[in-house]
Amino acid sequence: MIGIMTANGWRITEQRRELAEIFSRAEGYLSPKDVYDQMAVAHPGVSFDTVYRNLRLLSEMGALEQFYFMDGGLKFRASCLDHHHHHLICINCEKTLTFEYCPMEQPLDLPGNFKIINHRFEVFGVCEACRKE
Amino acid sequence: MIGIMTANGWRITEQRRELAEIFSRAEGYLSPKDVYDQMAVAHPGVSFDTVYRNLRLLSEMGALEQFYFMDGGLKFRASCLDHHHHHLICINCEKTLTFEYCPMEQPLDLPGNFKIINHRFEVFGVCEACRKE
DNA sequence: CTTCCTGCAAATCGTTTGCATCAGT
DNA sequence: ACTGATGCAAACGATTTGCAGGAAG
Repeated sequence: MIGIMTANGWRITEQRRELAEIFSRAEGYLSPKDVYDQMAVAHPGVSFDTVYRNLRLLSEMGALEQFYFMDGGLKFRASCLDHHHHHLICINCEKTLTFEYCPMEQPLDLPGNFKIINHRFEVFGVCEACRKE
Repeated sequence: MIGIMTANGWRITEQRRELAEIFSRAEGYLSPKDVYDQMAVAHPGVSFDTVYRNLRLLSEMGALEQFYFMDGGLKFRASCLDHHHHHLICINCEKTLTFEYCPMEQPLDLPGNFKIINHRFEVFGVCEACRKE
């Protein structure tokens, strides 16, 4: 992630280094507030807008993936850049696992003569740890 | 949709009747503002909160499906209650078509011992009409 | 006639912006 | 030193809430 930042000519500030740390440590999705709270531990005095700004920049750059949770709003996760995959997401703790199967591998018979650009496929469930509670 | 409302013991007000009209007429997703604007035509004097309130209630009741567009925010659409299906969505005009193929029909080999609850699968593209522009 | 629904206004939440200061190169 | 990044405060848009009056049953 630091690599992506320098490659795009950004300065590596304390806060950005910390951001990268946080996302490499995270197992699942983080809300802006989660990120802010974690930032504040090692780096008290950060401001919300710095968090937001960098989340947005990193998303535009492709270093972060966004996902909107119906309850909880927009959250972020370090994106895996090296291969296409989909996610299995725990609806309780939001931990995510990747899997390789993609429904678009086979040609689908879709209606209406669209030019296909993109697709999303996510599976939601409760992970083993959360099932025990 | 009116049926769902009465079945849940809600009163059928002018505004709610109009809401049902709007969604049965719509081909794609509508933002709260879209709904408000269309309401205001036949029914000037509606307030935003009435729109929001009823959108939320109808969503909780399952009469509306929500979808968060990365640009444009949360939008709504009458949900098709009689069978499971997925959507093909035009990223330009947001017109949506349904299709019957579901990747979960076959058992998938997913990691991590999750209890599967739910899934989403959407295909995005540009519809024939929008391609011509 | 009672209860629920509406419309208004104000509150709240998440996010963005303008600007002076500070830090990275 | 120069330029871009930060922190602060204030602005902003979208959504929610409290409350009095009005309409549906």
